[in-house]
Amino acid sequence: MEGERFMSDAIKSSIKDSNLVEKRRNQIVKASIQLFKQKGFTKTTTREIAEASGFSIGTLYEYVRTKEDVLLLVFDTINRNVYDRLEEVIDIKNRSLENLLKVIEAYYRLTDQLQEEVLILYQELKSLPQDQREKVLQKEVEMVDKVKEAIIASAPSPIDEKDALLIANNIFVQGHMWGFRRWSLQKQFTLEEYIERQIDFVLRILQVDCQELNR
Amino acid sequence: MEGERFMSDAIKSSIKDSNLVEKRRNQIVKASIQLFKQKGFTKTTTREIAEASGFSIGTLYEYVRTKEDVLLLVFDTINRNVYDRLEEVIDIKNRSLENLLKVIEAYYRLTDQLQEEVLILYQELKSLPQDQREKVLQKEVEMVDKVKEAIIASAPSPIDEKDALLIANNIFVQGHMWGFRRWSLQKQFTLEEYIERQIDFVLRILQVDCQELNR
Amino acid sequence: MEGERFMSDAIKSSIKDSNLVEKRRNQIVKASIQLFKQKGFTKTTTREIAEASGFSIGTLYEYVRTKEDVLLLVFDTINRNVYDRLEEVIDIKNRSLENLLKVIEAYYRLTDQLQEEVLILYQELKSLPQDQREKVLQKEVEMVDKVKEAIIASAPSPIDEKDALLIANNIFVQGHMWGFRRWSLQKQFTLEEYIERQIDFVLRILQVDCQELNR
Amino acid sequence: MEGERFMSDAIKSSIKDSNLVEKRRNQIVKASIQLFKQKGFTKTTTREIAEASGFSIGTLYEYVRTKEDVLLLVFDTINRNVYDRLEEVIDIKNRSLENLLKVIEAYYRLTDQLQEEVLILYQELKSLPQDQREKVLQKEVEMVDKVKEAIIASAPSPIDEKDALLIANNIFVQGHMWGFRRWSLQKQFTLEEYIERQIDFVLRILQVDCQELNR
DNA sequence: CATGAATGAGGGTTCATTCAT
DNA sequence: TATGAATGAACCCTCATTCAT
Repeated sequence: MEGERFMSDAIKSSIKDSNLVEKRRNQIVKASIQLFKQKGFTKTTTREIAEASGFSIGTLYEYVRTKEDVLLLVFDTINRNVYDRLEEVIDIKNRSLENLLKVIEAYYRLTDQLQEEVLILYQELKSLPQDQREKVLQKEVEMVDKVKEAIIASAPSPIDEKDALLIANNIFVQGHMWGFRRWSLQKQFTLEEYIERQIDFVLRILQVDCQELNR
Repeated sequence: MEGERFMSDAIKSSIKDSNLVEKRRNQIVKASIQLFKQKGFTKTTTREIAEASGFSIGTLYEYVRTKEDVLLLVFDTINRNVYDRLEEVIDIKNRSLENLLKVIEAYYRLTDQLQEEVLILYQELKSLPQDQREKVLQKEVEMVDKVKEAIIASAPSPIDEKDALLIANNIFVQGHMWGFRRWSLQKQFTLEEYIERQIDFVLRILQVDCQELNR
Repeated sequence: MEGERFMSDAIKSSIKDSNLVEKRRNQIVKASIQLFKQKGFTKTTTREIAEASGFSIGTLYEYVRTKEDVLLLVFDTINRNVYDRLEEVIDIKNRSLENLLKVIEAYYRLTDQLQEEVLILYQELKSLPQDQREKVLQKEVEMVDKVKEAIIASAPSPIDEKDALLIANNIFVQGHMWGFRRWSLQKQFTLEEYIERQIDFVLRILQVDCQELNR
Repeated sequence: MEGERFMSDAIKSSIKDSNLVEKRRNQIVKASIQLFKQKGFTKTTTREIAEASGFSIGTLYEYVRTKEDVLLLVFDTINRNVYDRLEEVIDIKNRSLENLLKVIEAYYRLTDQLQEEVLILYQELKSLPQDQREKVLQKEVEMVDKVKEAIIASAPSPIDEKDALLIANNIFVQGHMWGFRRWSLQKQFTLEEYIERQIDFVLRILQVDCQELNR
């Protein structure tokens, strides 16, 4: 009754075979992400979702109670992809500077892979009901906070906490930016370049380069 | 038929009196921005727009042909507010470092004032038809480019062009971030603080602070 | 905000001209009663209602918010027809036996005119939301009670109150019966006959005929 | 193909074992009556029927071809309960007045037991196809007719045939009334009282009490 | 110019029924 | 025999748009 791990655990299905539920819901999410990318949530039809998922409208509603459930499912998946995978990467004990850089790099690579998902996150978040929206945002805050801590822990010289927080925030939106400004950025930078330069900026802010530029 | 200065010039109205057209369209835009902020473009009805504008649905359609026209009108206004005002601020001949910092500061203050508009820009851009969308994006690219040039021109030590471009981009999205992460950032930073720290980071990236911290 | 006289006063319409609202709602009610008679509320389509009312589905929903509102409108009309007209007939000061008989006769004539409406009342009452249902039933109870009082007041010899109540109830359902058993009763009785015999039974129950059969 | 004794004999099942068919259909009817009482036929789904019957939707359709078949099955059962049991009680040779009263009493007790079923009969009859509906109604007419004959046969003084017919009809609907006006009547009368008074009325109509009140 | 009643295509959702296992 | 996933016609309702006044 309480403590569901995922948003989607709260979405009831009339189908009993839970493997099938998972399989079909994966189809739904995959199809929906494609469609939401193109037209956004509101302009996408449930019929389109069903068709793109490979089954009929009736079947869609066996796995989902409302159209909003589909959005929830999508957000749940994105959350797991973005944040859970991010967690894997961030949640480390090794608090050396090198490790911090690795985390940042891993994060940028992740956002590169999940560009579409991040876009949807930005554009459809307001279509979620208030409480679900807050859950998603809360996750973000937690992640940012972890990066902030990592920055503090691994900064070569003592760093102001607020500065660390701001750097963490900057890193996050710069990751997102790679995705939703791709039409401009990705014409001018390769991912490698982008990562390298952004990391370099972080190092300069942390004033690492003044002391040891031999990186 | 071509060469209009503004998107809205292409929107036909059946009313002859062009002063009235402008007046009414201002009402429409003002009302729409309020509504779009709350519920987004798709979930806002034309009836709501008409009512919030202070006239009937019939009258609305005297000044606009379709609902999409309203969005165009809104984007046009936002564009003028954001980019044209930005242009005023950026478009300067004085290419000293100090002036660059003033530009950045002015930009952050501007995005603070226009938070809602920026949000709409992010969230409803995909509701625009392809060609209109590109016009908006093109404007952005131009602005970023100007900032890039300013950075190059005023950097104390020679700077790589791509680095400058990236810094410019970072500044832009960090401005946006102040708006759409306000629920988190504005709890922890005042606008003054935010600006000061972000500018400080830019300085560090430009390696100004290593030499002269007496700012 | 409180104290509406009729159920329908609580049904909101988006049309401003209240004369038009009344006119259109009359069309809706008239059409709906025809349809509900044939197929019942649940099997009648809103499109059918609109069409039978003489306008489009969109127009229907300008005068009504939900399908259930249509049912409410119908019940409201039936209530006014059955109970309010009944009230006119019953609510009298003259408490002679002759007057009682007139009331009964008037009631039977009324149910004859409103056969279809009474049928709908019986068959669709359970489609109403609980609270509305109770309002309708309450009206009935009041009416029955008035007839009971009239019986007590005009009975030639003292009559047990419960007997009076039961007689009143019997009269009511016998009125209804004339409508929903018409396929059988109306083949074998004219309305005049039916009324005369039923009244005669009442007289016998009141034991009037033992004393003076010269009616 | 013709001459079935019961409506349900015309309902085909794909199951061969006729004992099983009967058992399952009993489950279906029992479950359906409960559901129809609460929500009526149209608002009850086949899934609900299957579940309440204790098996799957697939199984339901092994014993029934359509949802309407379920209604037929229910009516068939109600018919057997109401009319067949009524027949037992009515179909007697002893044509004394006392026996008539016993019949009436037995009938009222029966309708008390079968309140819900009678309600369904009233409310869902129009959901039946025309021909089936007539069968049910025909049964009623027969029953009423039998009571009419009994009245004629046992009336102490000669009675007009139409009067007898009307009395019979009155008795029938007063039985039904006990069920569908229970929210009002059963608050004010016990079943015993109700029966006693109604029978007393019949006696008065038959003018028995004028001569011999020593009942 | 302004109004607002009328329109109907199209969206979300339900549910009786089928059929492969 | 029993199951339950799949189907899609059909339902209720919304809302952008038109046009007579």
